[in-house]
Amino acid sequence: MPTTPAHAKPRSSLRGRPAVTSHAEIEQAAFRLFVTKGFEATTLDDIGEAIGVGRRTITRYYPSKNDIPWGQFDRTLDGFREILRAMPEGLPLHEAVHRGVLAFNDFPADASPSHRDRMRLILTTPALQAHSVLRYASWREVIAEYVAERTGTRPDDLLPQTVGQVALALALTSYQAWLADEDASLPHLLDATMAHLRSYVSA
Amino acid sequence: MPTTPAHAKPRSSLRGRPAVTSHAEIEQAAFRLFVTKGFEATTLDDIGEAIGVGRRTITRYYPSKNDIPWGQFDRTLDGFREILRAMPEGLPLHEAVHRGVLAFNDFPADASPSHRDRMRLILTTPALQAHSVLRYASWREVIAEYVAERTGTRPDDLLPQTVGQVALALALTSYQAWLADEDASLPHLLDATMAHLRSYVSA
DNA sequence: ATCTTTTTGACCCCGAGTGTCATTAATGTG
DNA sequence: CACATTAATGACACTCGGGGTCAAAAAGAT
Repeated sequence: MPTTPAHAKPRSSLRGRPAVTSHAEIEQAAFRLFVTKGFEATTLDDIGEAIGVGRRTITRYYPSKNDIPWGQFDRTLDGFREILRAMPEGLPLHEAVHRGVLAFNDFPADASPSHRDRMRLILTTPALQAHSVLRYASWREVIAEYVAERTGTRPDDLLPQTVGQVALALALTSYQAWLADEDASLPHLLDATMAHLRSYVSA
Repeated sequence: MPTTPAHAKPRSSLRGRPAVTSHAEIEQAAFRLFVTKGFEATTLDDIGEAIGVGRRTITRYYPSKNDIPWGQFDRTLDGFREILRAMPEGLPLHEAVHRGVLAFNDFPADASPSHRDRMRLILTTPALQAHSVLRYASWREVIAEYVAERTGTRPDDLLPQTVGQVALALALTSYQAWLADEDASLPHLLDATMAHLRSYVSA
């Protein structure tokens, strides 16, 4: 998985003034400040000062302060789509989606802000909790499209939308528990919430 | 259900300068502007001007512009709690929760911004979609507490949290479909999403 | 050396949110 | 009635995020 964020255009030519910073540099400097000073207390000027760049430059790299912690998320959605497409046809739908979610959340352990730290920041900061809904929407859409394809419906029909929303619900619950328990395993928690759901609706 | 928002303190005495406006007046004036000019394009000054009041007064009545469309939502949570508490013990858990959600969403048809208009604004405006997660959290907590009580667990255990998240997922899916289809019935859609979920996980 | 391309930084303005404080408008008391 | 008390408002100032504009900077291309 490339570390280059989606915003980075392939740079049509090598002409022109070279970029003095990068998405990665901003993200890492920002992240350090977020965890030490707190997200709200960190201003864009702080981040700019930390890497010797103006505030206006930061806002050109990221559409908003809220988008910085998510980093290269958009990129990973293409991977998610492929994961789902590669699922065996014979698998029951809920099993396929569940395995897809598991695979999607199998992150490399060497990420620069660790996956856990990033998710902790996102899931415990109110402003980021709120903003993330907009990110989740495209994640849900990937699932809805897959379900629609497998069931011969349209992505905005009731079943695909329901499955997308529910899958997100389970993932969020699992992440929450994962952050609360220092030595919990995310895959295990994803299995557990799914198991709870199944027993819940069929009790 | 009283129309007085949660912010309104009972006014300890009748002394002092009388309030020149009210939460209700602000909400209705704001709502009219939101639907005509759009949420983003409506400034707090616009709202203040519409009811002859300063911008600072608006921000004292509502903690943020995003909170205005929700109106008296917090109040209704107490009602939700009672609805759930009144459910027959014998009912299967998922049935009890489902009926609770149905009852909670049985709104009087004469509300001032109609329930549908309010939900359309909230669910189609990105800033409000994002902000609303924070409201949903307390709604989910009501469900989690009920589930915890019935299953002898704690509200932050995995099952109650899962049920809370999933119930919200179903409700949001239903609302989305309700807004998309002019003559759809919300209760019917809530039933339908629940049915889809059941067949999905047990297929 | 000059032209072209691209990024940066320096301004600009706007709107939300928040703190402070004098002013206003009511009630209660002598 | 005059005066103290209480509570809400309005005016002002400030910070921060977001975004538009444009000249300057720094590279490659000719």
